[in-house]
Amino acid sequence: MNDPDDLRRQRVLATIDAIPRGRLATYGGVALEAGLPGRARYVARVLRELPANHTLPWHRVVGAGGHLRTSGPSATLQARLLRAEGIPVRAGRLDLANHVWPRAGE
DNA sequence: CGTCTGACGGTAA
DNA sequence: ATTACCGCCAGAC
Repeated sequence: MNDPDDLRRQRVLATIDAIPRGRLATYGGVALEAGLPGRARYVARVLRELPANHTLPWHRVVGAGGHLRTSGPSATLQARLLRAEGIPVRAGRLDLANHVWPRAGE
């Protein structure tokens, strides 16, 4: 298990795992941090296929512009988890500008 | 190998 | 604000 695919995936997972509590990251941002510029969709795919027993802060990953891209029960859960971290959620929208990660200097 | 899909992102109307 | 479309690319078939 050391294919380029697995490594690429590991980097995405590691990046998401590094998102600080109370902060947000976009799919595209995670992809960029993982060294995969322009692969936002790949990040989404990785999250979608996570096993049920993962411990990653998946809820901190949102769409560009601060939109929740999840739907159904996941969206409800995500909103709840985010609010629990002090990030207000209104109508599936978030104040991305004030919580986005990473940012200059960090 | 050809097509379709999508937890994206951006632009146009 | 909402809808439609396009570019992108890894999987599923």
